[in-house]
Amino acid sequence: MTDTPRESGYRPGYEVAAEQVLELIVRLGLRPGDRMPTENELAQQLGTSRTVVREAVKILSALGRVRAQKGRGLYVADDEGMFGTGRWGSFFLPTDLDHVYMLFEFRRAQEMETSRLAARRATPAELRAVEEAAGVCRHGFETGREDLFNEGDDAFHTAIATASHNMFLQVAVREARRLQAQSSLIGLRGSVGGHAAKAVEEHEAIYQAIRAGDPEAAAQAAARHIDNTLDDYRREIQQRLFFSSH
Amino acid sequence: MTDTPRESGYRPGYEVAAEQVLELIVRLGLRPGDRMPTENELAQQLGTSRTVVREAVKILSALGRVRAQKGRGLYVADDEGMFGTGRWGSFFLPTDLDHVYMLFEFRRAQEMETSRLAARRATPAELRAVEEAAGVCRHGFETGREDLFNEGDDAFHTAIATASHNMFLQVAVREARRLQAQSSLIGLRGSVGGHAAKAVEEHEAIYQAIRAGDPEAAAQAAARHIDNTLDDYRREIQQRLFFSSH
DNA sequence: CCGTTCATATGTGTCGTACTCATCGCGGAG
DNA sequence: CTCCGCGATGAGTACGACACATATGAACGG
Repeated sequence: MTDTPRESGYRPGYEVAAEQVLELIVRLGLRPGDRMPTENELAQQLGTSRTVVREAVKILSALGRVRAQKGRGLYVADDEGMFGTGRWGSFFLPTDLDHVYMLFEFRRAQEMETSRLAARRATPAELRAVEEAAGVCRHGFETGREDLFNEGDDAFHTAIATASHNMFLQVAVREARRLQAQSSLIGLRGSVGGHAAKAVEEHEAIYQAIRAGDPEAAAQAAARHIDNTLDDYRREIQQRLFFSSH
Repeated sequence: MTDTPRESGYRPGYEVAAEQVLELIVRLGLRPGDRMPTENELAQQLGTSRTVVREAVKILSALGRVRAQKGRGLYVADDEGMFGTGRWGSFFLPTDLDHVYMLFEFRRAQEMETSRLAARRATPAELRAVEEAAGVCRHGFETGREDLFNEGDDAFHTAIATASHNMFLQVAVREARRLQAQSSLIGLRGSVGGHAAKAVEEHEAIYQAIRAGDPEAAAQAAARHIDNTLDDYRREIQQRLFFSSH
């Protein structure tokens, strides 16, 4: 009525081409990692130009369904692109502090459930991976090496996500962490400040609950971890009192 | 460690161009819905060809950050493209029963947190929307109209997600529901069978907890709702005893 | 005076061609 | 047998031209 710039009945060719390529993948029975027809072959088979095929491929690659390598060819992405969020989903730049807080809340949901499921499903090997990551994190804290701390922290949560045996939660955890890491671009970063000591202890608590096979305890421990991290973050922000420069 | 498929130090131009375009959007202070520079202008400003710019734009459009309209121009996408999951993310088809179960677990995480936050943040209008959706759902059940039931159910959970005031959780909820709806493609669907009656009651419990402003009660009610739904779903599957075809 | 129609300008969509550059595979030199 | 280089393959980049959708405003007829 007022302004409805949508629905003009028109669909760009690269859009249908993208769908056709996906259908083709299915029809050819291609498995993740398999090689796809070349751009020229696709153009010929779809009865269109290479330009359109390329734009379609870019879309699919952005969605994490296809991978293109210069000099080699196109490949079906091995990664699960269920959200269509390959390595590209990372472009949302949190512009607002609110976004960062929302991200914490989002992570809270994911971490609780992954920890909960990990407590029920973690294999001995996965449990060891969690323990090891926690160890790296603690070591990084004790030696004051922020890079090690962050690496361990990341590995810790990733290991738990893996142990949850749920690909959707895994993707969500990964995306959330990546987005959060990018918030550092606007000068905000959870450093190894005062919260690190607490974090190490909280990691231990989560690990113990998972090891003990206590789902609810694990979930609660994870929730506390996020909540405390957020609190520290809030405190740190207020101290900085920074001047935005946009 | 696990995924480092980019082992050549090489980065395609359209990839950096995509980043630059995003940075440009931020730098220009463009808001969602605003018009962007034309492809030619972008090419000139980024010092590259229109070809590269177009491919970059296709990526960003697939990610839901940019919208292109033939004959008009490029626009900053309205919002929530954070996961890059426009109408395009919907290409993952759950092939396994495991996927459906994982989806339930995933939803459990999202619904718990949205309900929890909704209990703390829902405005009167949002609360009314939740109540109304629950009413539609109940009415659909009582009159045996499956479509109404499903519509109400969807509106109910969407309304709660909205009331959570967290865009990430909103997107996650929406994606989860869409993926789950698609699982009906393989012949599985939570029908209005026996679980509907329980579902209506559980909706009521969630609503009351949110209305009462009790976060934890809301979260627990949501968890029970998902758990029960999953149980019923499992039971229904076993009854069907269908023959998988692969 | 007002609405309709048409010409024009703007800008995305599509096509073709030519070239670069990374990668792979093969064959010959050492 | 190993290593080097050469050619083949195929994605990445660039340019130019045109098709087609859309917006704007002027000309026209009522």
